[in-house]
Amino acid sequence: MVRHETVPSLAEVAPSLARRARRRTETVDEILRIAVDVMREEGAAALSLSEVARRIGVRPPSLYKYFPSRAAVYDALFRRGAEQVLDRFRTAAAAAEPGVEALAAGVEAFGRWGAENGALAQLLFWRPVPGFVPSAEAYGPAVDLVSDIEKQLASAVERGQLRAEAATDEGQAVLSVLIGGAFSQHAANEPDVAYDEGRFTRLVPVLLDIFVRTYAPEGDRP
Amino acid sequence: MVRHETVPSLAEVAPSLARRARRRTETVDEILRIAVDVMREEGAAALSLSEVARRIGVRPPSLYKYFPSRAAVYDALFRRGAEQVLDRFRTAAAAAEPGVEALAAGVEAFGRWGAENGALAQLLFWRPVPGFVPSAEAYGPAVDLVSDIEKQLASAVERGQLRAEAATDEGQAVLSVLIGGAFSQHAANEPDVAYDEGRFTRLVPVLLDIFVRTYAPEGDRP
DNA sequence: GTCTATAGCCTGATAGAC
DNA sequence: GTCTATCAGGCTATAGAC
Repeated sequence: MVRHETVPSLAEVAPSLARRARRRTETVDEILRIAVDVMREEGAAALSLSEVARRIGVRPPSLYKYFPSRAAVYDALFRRGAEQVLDRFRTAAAAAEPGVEALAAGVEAFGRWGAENGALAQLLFWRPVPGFVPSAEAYGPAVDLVSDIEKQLASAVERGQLRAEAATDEGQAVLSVLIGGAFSQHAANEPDVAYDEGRFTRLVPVLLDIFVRTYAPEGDRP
Repeated sequence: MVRHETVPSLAEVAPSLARRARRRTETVDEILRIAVDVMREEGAAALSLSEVARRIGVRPPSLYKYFPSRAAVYDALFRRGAEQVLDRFRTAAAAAEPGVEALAAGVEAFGRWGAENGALAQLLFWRPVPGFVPSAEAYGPAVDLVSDIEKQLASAVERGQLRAEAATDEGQAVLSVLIGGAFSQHAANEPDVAYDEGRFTRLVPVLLDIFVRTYAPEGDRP
């Protein structure tokens, strides 16, 4: 005998599941948002789940329904940061003329995100948290970003805007030193200064110009 | 009445004081040496005085006879690191032809020290320890280093090897981005790779070359 | 999914005997 | 200058009631 009157219909259960899933996502979002606040105020390595719980207004054990460990929170933060910067890079690059202009626009957006999200950026560019190593899954968007930059470099070479050398491992490493260096100096020396006012962040266009001149095709130099 | 037979002579007391001072210095040195080991193994932010005491073979309270707090240990480490890198820079620069060659030699030594002393270098270049800000006194040698680099830049300009722009704030900032960027990428991505094998540290001569070309006097570019 | 309660760790730092 | 003893607090994580 089927007790169909006690079994909720799909129409009844589906919205409830969706609501629950949405509510859960919102809570996860809130945890991560507060975690970023704590990291910014106390330092990336000083993230404490108890402090996050305190600010949200729940007890620490409740957070374990959403994340199995403190490392899992760091992992989600890493992934989220990498997704954000990838998104910014792609949006900016897509809005510009393909080639060096797209590259410059993407790198500029990249640097701006880093300066404005120092706590998250430290997690991506430095290794400030003893014992934490991002999972391969969290690394995904970061890998995509590197691959996007490679593509933009290759595109600039194809268009004759840069020498072939720019798209080699050396060119990529030089570019990452320039971007990572500007961010690092900014984050270490003047973390609270706005991007447009920073002594180092303001150099990003200059550094890009240096990169482009260095790898300019023969005969193109002034 | 002077009880001179109970008062030790200067000849008796002075060597004892000297011995005591030397012994004290040795203990301080050992504490700092072990602290660097712990930082390298556990991360710069994970330095624990208990762990240092454990490795030395004493109880934690004993360390407080040498340092008033954990922050004081970090401060001494910062100062010591800055002194070391200043010394390396000066020695290398002094052994080379004044001007861009001395600059290149100094920067090379600088980068090599950073790669070989990652834990200490992180303390100098990043802000990995929540709540720790170096004292003005610990900053001293770091300020001297910046001033030395400025002098070398000015010297290269005087000799006509670089444009005047190289010795401005922009030139200094660009140079520090290049050095700091190479170190940061190395420390974050391949901290255990030797300087000469590192993907980023190996770029230091290339980056210096880029700097020199960028600020080469008019008409000197190829 | 929230809570209470708690285990089981760790830490920095101090007081005072020897 | 070393030790024992201890304070006072933090933390992550788990068990189990509701």
